[in-house]
Amino acid sequence: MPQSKKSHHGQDQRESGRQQVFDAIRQAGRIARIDIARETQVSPATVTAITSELLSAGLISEVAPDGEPSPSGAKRGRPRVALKVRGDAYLIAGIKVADRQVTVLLVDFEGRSICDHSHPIEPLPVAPDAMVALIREVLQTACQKAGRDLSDIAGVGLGLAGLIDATRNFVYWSPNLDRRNVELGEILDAAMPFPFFLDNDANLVAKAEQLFGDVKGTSDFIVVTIEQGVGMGIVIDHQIYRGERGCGAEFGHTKVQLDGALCRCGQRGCLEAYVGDYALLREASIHSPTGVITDLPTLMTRVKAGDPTTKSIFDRAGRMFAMGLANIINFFDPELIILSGEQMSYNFLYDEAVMEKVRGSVVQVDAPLPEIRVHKWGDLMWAKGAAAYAMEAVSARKIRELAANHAA
Amino acid sequence: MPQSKKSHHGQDQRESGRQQVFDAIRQAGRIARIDIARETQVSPATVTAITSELLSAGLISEVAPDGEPSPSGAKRGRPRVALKVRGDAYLIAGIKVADRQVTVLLVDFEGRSICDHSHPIEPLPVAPDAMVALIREVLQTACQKAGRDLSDIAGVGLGLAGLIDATRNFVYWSPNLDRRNVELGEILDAAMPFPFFLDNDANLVAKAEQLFGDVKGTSDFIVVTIEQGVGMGIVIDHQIYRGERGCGAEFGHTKVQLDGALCRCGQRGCLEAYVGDYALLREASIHSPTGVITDLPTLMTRVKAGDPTTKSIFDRAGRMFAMGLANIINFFDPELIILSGEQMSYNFLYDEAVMEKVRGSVVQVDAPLPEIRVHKWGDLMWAKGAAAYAMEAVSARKIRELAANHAA
DNA sequence: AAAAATTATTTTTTATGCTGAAATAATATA
DNA sequence: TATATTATTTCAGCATAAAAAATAATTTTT
Repeated sequence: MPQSKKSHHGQDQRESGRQQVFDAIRQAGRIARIDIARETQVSPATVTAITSELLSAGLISEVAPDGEPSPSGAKRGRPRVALKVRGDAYLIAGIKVADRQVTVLLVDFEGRSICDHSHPIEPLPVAPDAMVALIREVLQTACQKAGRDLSDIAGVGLGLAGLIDATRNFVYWSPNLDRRNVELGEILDAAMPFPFFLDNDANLVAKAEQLFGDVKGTSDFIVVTIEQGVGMGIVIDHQIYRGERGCGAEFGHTKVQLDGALCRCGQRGCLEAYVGDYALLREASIHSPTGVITDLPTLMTRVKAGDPTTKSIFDRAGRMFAMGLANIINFFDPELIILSGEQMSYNFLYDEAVMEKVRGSVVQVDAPLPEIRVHKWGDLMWAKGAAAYAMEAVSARKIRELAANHAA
Repeated sequence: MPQSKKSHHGQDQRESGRQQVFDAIRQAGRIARIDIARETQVSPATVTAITSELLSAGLISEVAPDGEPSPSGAKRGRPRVALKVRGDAYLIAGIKVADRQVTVLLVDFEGRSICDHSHPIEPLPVAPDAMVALIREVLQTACQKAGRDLSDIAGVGLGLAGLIDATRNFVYWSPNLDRRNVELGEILDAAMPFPFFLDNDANLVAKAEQLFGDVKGTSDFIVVTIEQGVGMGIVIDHQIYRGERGCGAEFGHTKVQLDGALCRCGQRGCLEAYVGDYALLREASIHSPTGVITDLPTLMTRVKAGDPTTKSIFDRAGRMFAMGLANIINFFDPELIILSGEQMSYNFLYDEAVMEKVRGSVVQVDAPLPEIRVHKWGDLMWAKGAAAYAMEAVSARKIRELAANHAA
């Protein structure tokens, strides 16, 4: 059928080559031309041509040869000269808006952190204008800290909880906004002189893993985020899969029980309604002699003290979570699943009992199960993911511009 | 990152152009060069070049101009001459191995049915050799019917229930084979002088929809098959998504109930264990005063007669199915879901009550829900899907050969 | 009926990008 | 110092695609 594939003609073709080479360089950190050629299947001659363009555009730089032996094991011959992304080419920001704080991270074009900053907020929805003001403020503060100016920023990635259509920078709904269906991207773009790139926060964790994590090169993997709610990022063929309306991957609201527990989304039987913080607290409170419990650590203490009722709450959450994970595998059969949560306290979601349950709920074939890795990191990683997303978007833009200038 | 994308050099680029043009022709049925150019974004000059290659290779043919007015509304000017796939270029077979019969369909290269043939079998697993013999036999018979010779066949698509790795033509498990992990593709290729292309049968229904259905052009959709079991085919960006080991999309074995009903796969809580034929009969039999019930029509009769217990069985199945569908939407957010079942008797899986339940279980955004269509067709459609798969594979092969010859 | 207008297709020309081969550069080793 | 080795660059040639021009096949107008 009529593929969406672009014509390979002229600029397009070269543009894709440039992208490919640039990605290979960013991916590798530092890499010699000859290795780029090997990895990308582009001839050395073309790599020379493209890299010299990228060099003169200031996007990459050569790296002074260190004394290290050539990675190819060669002992003599002309030494390879490594290339790397030019860190000071552009200043990029990533922002994660969480429940109680906004975290901003400034990175250079290599992805190295320059400075970060957190700003506490009330966990209340605000008007879009207030959100924009807030974002401007945290960016301003971060820039100040770093001794840079707001206008130095080349692009900002913004991660929000909720339902986001990343292709349109559109917010269907977010717990942080007081209304639905906000053209937040447009408002932000109008308010500040650099482009914003919005996405669901779980997708951004996937981006962070892809650009900075140890999954490099992996073409298909799935990230499950465990925070207040449960989110998901799907990477298929190196790309984030978002669905038609941009609101797929709603793992937290897949149903694990017919007419089950009430979820904060108003529906019943959502996974979140069994494993989210509030779900655990809700159950525990009913059983508590001392009244309502509002924090998870108290609960954890009880479990460690051997309280069987509290333990049963966590056990059920674990079993439900296992069911959800198994469904991911049954649907997607990915290479790798990364569980990304902030706190150790979530151990109960990936202990051996849960994994055993997963193994027993997955379609059985004589091929190894997808690997399941656990990464524990906090808001800063989310902000880093947002920055990664912006880095990618900005470099794509710059390279496209390069092609356009070249044509002119 | 290092994309898997091939170098654009020489043959590769042209090959992709050829594929694109050929696909556009097959897709459209009959289409003029100028329209191919428009649809594929390839210049008219290139379309002329490519089509003349395809013409001289015998893959397509010009179609005598009918008196119809030009579809562009043009009343004068040189009339466009339509191109179409040359039906008699190759003979293709599609085979569906079902529980109680094997269905084979011969089609020409345009996808037009030449003849079909069904062969009853015992619903018992057989040895791979016996399966190969059976397949040879049905192909032979079909060819005889059509007045063709076995050796005329250019490729065979084969759809099996079970866990198939289509990329390797490998069968992890199938209810029709008496052992696991069979290199069935290799055995078949060795036994007959044309290539076989194996796939899970639900994927083939997706293929059939893609090539022959009214979803043409749709880039992302999902097919749910309701037969003995419940299957699924996922189309993402025009391609069937299969997962890492080739055994994703196991919708029937996603879990809808923690430690729920026992499934024939040995696990508990699978969707199939609530909506499959055997699941319904199992429940009904317990309640039946007249002993074990073995057929669905009996059950349907009871419902129509107003038996509340039997009705409750169907109702629960419907609710469970709705939950499963909602999960598909929550995970994938597709453009379109096609429910493909053989019998009217399955109405209870897509009546208004079920759809209402789906709507209430899907993450709520102010954008229209994916369309859900119901297609009722039987084994012949499955065989047609198998044939479609083979057609695609064979034409890809022939076009690749064309490129190779051209180079020489 | 001839000329003009219109549309589709083909041919010709032009430009681009990629690669292989050759040349050059930069090092280690003999 | 010469030689071997490896990396990178230069260069010539080729393939492809698109733009422009030419041609073909019609209908409409004169």
